[in-house]
Amino acid sequence: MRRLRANTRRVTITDVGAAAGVSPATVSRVLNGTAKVDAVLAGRVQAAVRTLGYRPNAAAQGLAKGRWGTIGVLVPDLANPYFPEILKAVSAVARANGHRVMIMESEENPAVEPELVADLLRSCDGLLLCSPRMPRDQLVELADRGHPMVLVNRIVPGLAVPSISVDFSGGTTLICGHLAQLGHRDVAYLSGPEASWANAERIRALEAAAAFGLRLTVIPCGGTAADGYAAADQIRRTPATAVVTYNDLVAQGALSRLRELGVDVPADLSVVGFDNLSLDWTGQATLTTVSMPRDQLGRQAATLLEHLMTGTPDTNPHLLPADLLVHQSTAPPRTHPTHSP
Amino acid sequence: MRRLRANTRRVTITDVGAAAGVSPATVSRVLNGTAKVDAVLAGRVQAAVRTLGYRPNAAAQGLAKGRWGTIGVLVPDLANPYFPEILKAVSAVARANGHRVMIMESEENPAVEPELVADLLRSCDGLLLCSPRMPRDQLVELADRGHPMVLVNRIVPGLAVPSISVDFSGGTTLICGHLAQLGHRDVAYLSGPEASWANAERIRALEAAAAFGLRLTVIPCGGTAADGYAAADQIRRTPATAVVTYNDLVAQGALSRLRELGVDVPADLSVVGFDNLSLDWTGQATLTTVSMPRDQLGRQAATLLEHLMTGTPDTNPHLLPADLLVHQSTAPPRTHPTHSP
DNA sequence: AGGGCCTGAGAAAGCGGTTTCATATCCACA
DNA sequence: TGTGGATATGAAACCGCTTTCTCAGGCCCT
Repeated sequence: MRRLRANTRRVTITDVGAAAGVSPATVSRVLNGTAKVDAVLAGRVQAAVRTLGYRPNAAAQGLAKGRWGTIGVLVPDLANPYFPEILKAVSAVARANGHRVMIMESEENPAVEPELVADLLRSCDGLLLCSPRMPRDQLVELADRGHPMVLVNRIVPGLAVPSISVDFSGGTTLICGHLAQLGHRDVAYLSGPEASWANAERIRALEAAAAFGLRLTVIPCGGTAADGYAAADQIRRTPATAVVTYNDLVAQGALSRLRELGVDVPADLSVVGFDNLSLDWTGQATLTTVSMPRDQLGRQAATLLEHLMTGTPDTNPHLLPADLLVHQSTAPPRTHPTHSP
Repeated sequence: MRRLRANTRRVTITDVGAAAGVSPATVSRVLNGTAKVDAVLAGRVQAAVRTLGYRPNAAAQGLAKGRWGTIGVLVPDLANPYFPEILKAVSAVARANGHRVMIMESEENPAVEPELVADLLRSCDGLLLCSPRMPRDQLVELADRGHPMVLVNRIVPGLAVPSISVDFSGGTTLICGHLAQLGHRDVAYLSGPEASWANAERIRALEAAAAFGLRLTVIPCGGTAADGYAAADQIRRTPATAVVTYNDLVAQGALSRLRELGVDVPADLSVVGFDNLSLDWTGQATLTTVSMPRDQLGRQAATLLEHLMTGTPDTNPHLLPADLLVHQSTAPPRTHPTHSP
């Protein structure tokens, strides 16, 4: 069985210089292309780098340059399938720009966000705040510190910070139109995390749908399948013939419970999800939901940040479109709403 | 509209020292608790830190201490729902130990892994290699460099590197037992990524199931739903009455295609997934699959790494159990296998 | 009361890079 | 042929923090 080699001292730029017969300064110049270096010397340096397997120490580099080569990403919940696609896109863009990415999650606890952000800032050049839950004031204060940051899925009016989001309100309005057209008049909404801007946007649009003749009941719920399962009982205590959920997770949880309760979806009750989390790809009994280009969201967000860090800020709020996917979980209400079969 | 404040110089430890009327050394001692400091001075330091909003520069700290306070995680594919749960657990453990976490993905390309690892090592104290695809030799070479690293979902015999994995082989054997008991004799396997150790383990167990009287056909496929969709057509060209898939994603993709082909699952064909990715929580038409405690996997992996970094290596390979979840996608084969209804 | 010891705080030397600054070299031109 | 200027390279300062080293002061003991 192989033994781990005892920690041999790391190869430093001085070692490379010595091996190539040049000063460390020259090695640095060759590696960074910051100044013209004699081709012969450069060749020797390259060779030395290769044979020694030299890799610049990121900390030393960061300290000297005043840049870390790292961007930080804050998300509320890594387990929420909404984020991985975004992270993937961000990661790709960052790498293409020579940046590493550091990720932290707040576990849906708005109170820890400032601490996490502060911690990220200790080692990142720029921040991507995904669906930040912290109050507006804290966000403003943060932005005032002058660190490059981009807001994802949160628009703060009057804040000159690059922002990009999905048009949640528009997507919700599509849902309302769909339900109204089917003949629904009373809808319930299983509300997401309290501090979620996306949730607020959905509620705003749902309330505005009074214009379509939709009466709304908001049921506090949460963002997970467990939350949906727990909150489902309350739906039947409302006059709702359709229920809109914060996201597909909640919808799936609610559906589980509704089945247990013997509720026929969509005959007895229409259920609408959000986010198109593709929890079911079998194509049958699929949830009517709202989809959005999450990879684009991630890609554009990261690009905004990269631009910001190189001094080309773009503080126009970007809004990505949301599409309604009508599937099998929505149908017209029973003519005389009967809540039990 | 608020203006971003121009980059004010960062607060350094010297500023804090000046404000508190002590030397930077003392500030450092107070903050790190490395030596006893007069209570009065310590109080002044704490106060100065608070009023100035001082945060130590991670790069400088890393350089001075020779540690970065960061662990790196390499995954093949961030979009695969298998990993977020692991990342979540890892992230929690790391944070509890005062570490940040840096994540990179290889996009299922084994060739870029060494480069990514090298890049991670420039700024991480330890590495968590999740399902690394690189060849054994490269892994050995890497381990020989002596950097703290833990292997997740890959066991390399004879390599003294802490490893933790799911008992894929055992899980697969459970599947085989289940299928054999149902009366199946011919099974097809939609094979995962070429370089995947987990895939190799599954195949190993499937082949060993000849002992149960199972005849195997391996169909090259991949790890995504799209791969499953594309490969599904080939299933019918085999005598298989049951198909085992690399994971639930592949299974879902295959199911989609099978439905299009008019194949009745499970009456015409049994389908088994893997990983319990919970793609469908509605409880109906659910996939028979194999589940494993992914949060534990992540937690234990991170713990192994933390131990390793503090000098308590544990190189016994850890194997987490896999459970068979029998749902609705498996059934006895038709007595006279008829592939069309 | 004086000397050795212990203790706590400051000065200074790194950590490993980058970048400024100074200098030696070389070329061009008068 | 001598001098001015451009240029490639090395020396050294610096980034911000930790840690060793040094030393001043206080204590105990004889």
